[in-house]
Formats: sequence, structure tokens, C-alpha cells
Amino acid sequence: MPLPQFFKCLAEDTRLKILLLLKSHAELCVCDLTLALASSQPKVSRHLAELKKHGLVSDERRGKWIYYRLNTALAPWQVSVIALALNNAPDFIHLENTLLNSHLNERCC
Amino acid sequence: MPLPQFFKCLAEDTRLKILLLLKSHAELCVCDLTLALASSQPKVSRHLAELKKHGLVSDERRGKWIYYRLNTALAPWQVSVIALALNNAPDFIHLENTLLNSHLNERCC
DNA sequence: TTAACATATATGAAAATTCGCATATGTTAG
DNA sequence: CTAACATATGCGAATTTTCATATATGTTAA
Repeated sequence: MPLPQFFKCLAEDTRLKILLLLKSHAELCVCDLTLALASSQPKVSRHLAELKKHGLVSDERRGKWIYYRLNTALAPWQVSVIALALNNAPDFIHLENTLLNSHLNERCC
Repeated sequence: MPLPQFFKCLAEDTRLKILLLLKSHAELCVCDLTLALASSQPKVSRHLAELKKHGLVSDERRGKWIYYRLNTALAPWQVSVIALALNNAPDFIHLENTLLNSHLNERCC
């Protein structure tokens, strides 16, 4: 992947939030993300497709749900970039984390 | 600066190359960059203005020339991101480095 | 002051991105 | 098979980004 393309993936609000949430949650399905981001399903789905297209995330269907993860084939330095962002801008996904956690506790979808 | 804005600055070929060159060269004037990037002067100037607007670089006029540097006020983690990109994608600015070095040796402008 | 040079900015066009809405696809339960 | 649900995709409009060209600003040398 060309270097600018990697940063382009991080350069949009929804995509960056998805990556940071996946960095701290191992795996999430589309409905988890839709709720956490308070966005429409097509919007989240579209950004996930973009991230997958460039190899930043991988997906796995289990039943009706499709679970997304950070791609384990990501270069370590790229994972570091995501981790740096996550650790140094906690406010950026604070609200999303709150929504996500209260949703995960109720385990509905 | 909003988190996605930082990555937006890195998400374009010319801007990313400018940042990586500044990471390894302390300071460079616009004509250095114009030559290294083999781009038009307005194009380089415009991207520098964008980087300056968001606090990624600082400028200092000395005579006819304006020298740009990485902003020393940048958060350390942001500098780390730039360093990670530089160290893990050497090919990305290989040609530009070659052009820049041969130009710097001749000290003309 | 004027000429030459380095850099910045205005402007409008082209290209790329993003989004909402509608609809298609794939899966499971009954 | 059908209904309900989770997710993906097609499409056009709106917004944003990028660039080339022309021109303006600021500096120095003569």
C-alpha cells in the first residue's frame, strides 16, 4: 500500500474512530460500530469496506453478523501509529467508548 | 488540532514528502523543496501553507529565502508518527532525497 | 528606483470524497 | 418457503481537495 494511502485511511473521522475502537476491542460487528458511532449503517459499512480494501481491517462472518478486526498482517509500525493516536487523544473516542460499553453490557444487537 | 486533521495533513503525497524531508533535514527553503519534489513552486507553497496553518511546520524568513522546519511545538507522539513513516518506507522519498542532496551540494538556488 | 529573484495567493476548473437514500445480498428462525 | 434481520452496494448530489495559470508581495542588488 502506498504510504499516503495509509494515512488517507486515518484521515477521516469515522474511519479513524473505527480503527481506534478496534484497537481496544479486538473485534466488533457492524451493529456495534453503528451504535457506538451513532451513524447510519450504510455509512459505517462503506467506511469498513474502504478500510478492508486497503488491508487495514479483516472481516469474518459468524452467522448473521460480520466481525471486523484490525488486520493482523498490518505492519508493526502501522499498528504503532494507531496505538499512538489512541493513547494520546483519549477524548477523541470517549463518547463512542461510553456508548459502546453500555451496549456491549446489554448484549443485544 | 482535531485528530483527523493531523492525519489529513499526512494524507497527501506532496505534504507527506515535505514532512519526511524536513524530518531528516532540519530546515529547507521553498526552492529546495520545489527541486526535490520536482513540482511547481505554487504547488509546494500551497501545501506548505496548509501544513503551517495546522501547526505542523514553522517558517522563518532570512533574506529572500523562507526556511521551513518541523514545528518544535509538535506533540512528541506526532513526531513519532512522522519518524515511523520515514524509517519504515525509505523508498517513498528515495528519489526526492537524491535530488535534494545533489542540489544541496551545489548550493545554488 | 528599478530589475531580478523567492515566495505567496487568487481564481476557476477538474477530480476525489462523502453522504443519504433506496435497494440488493446473505443468513437464520419458524 | 417466507419473514425478519444484518450487512453491502448502486447512485446521484453536495462538499472538499487539488492543481495550473496568472498575478501579487516582499527582498536584495545595482
